[in-house]
Amino acid sequence: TSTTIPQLVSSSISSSINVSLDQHELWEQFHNVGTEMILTKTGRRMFPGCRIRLTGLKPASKYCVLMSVARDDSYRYRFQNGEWTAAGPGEVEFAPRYFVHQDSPATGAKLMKGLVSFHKAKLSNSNAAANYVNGKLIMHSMHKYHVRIHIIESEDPSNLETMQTFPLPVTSFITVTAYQNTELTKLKIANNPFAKGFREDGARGSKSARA
Amino acid sequence: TSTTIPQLVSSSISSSINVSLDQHELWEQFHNVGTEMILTKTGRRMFPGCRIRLTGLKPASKYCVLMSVARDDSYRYRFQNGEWTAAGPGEVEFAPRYFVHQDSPATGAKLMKGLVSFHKAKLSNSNAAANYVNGKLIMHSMHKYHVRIHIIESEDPSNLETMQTFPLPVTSFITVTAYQNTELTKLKIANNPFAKGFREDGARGSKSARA
DNA sequence: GACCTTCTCACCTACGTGTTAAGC
DNA sequence: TCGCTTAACACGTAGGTGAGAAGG
Repeated sequence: TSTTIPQLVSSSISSSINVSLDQHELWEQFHNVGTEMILTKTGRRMFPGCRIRLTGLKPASKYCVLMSVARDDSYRYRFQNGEWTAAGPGEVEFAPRYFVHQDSPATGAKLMKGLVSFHKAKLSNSNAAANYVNGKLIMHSMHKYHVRIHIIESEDPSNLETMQTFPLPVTSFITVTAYQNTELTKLKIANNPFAKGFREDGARGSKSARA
Repeated sequence: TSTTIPQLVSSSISSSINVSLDQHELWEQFHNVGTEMILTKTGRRMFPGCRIRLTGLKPASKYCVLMSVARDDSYRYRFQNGEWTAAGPGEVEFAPRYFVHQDSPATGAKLMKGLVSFHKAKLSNSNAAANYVNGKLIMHSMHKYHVRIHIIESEDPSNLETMQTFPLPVTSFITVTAYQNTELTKLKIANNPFAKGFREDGARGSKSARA
């Protein structure tokens, strides 16, 4: 149906890799309130989780898909009078770590077929060997980060030459060891199934609501 | 300490691949009673589970490790008067299916480092698309099977040219949809942690036993 | 005291067990 | 009736939640 419309997009652009974040609307709800993510020694999952949809891969090529976190800025933050404000210089950044998606390497065809979920990734504030857990991302508390996705056209995830990096700005969050903003906490409880025990109303699929 | 003993084993034999079944003693207990495994539409795990130790791989080579089931014979079985007996000809065999271990492909060094567990494999009697579950092995009920392990020296599990097959005779079992032999059921309950709720005594790590 | 971190807890999700009753 | 299969169930394992108290 578009044959009468001149194609202004070059073929090289139409075949470029694209990464889109699933549940974008939910992420925006958190972003509008000010997303916080908890750090623990053994590692805590993110909520919302990072699930992405990939397009523009070569179907027959093999790829590794990685996730990492990057600092938004160099400040330390503080929650005061109901809002987050920059409060002095931040800590020196840790060396970058990558969470390699468990399906890597996989063909472009397989990766584009459905969503690629990073729900197994965990955020931690401890680098100690005693707290070792595979796939943890080490971060400083009270600092601002965002998620980045990396695509490597290779079977070897350490082959960084072909790496393309896609930042996901809407995932921007401040790391905490306990939630600061009560509005943020309400959003977590309302949407995370594992926090259903803290809901006061019977909505969202509880047994009493179904009966 | 063996320098005075002539080596009769050629280097080619000493480098051959070897597969040994973990928990061999437990498997023998079941074998002595007559192992049964339950089939369901969505798939049921095996107990005991198949965990193997690999030796003789080339440390730097990449391998795929697969599991399958094969028929012991062509009979249909029946449990009557407290024992299993062959009762007529069996069904036509299904086309062979392979459960590809989730770590495949992996280097020989990594595979030989620890145990390789196939606990995620599931046994099913339904091939229907509605009951699709990844990695199911489809079988006929009331027939006798045993587990086989396959080693492929390739990054591609469908590359069957280099496949070596290792049958595990002690895993021999009859497929059922409900357990027939009460002695067998007792062994399952006594040893499978997920069946702890059916134990009558407080042994084997229950909370009351620890306290 | 103010701020941040850690640990334990009740309460969930998710799913692996044999049992039991019903179905064919 | 008999033999076998299916689905619902209570009861485990395993682990993801924020709350709240305790610690630094």
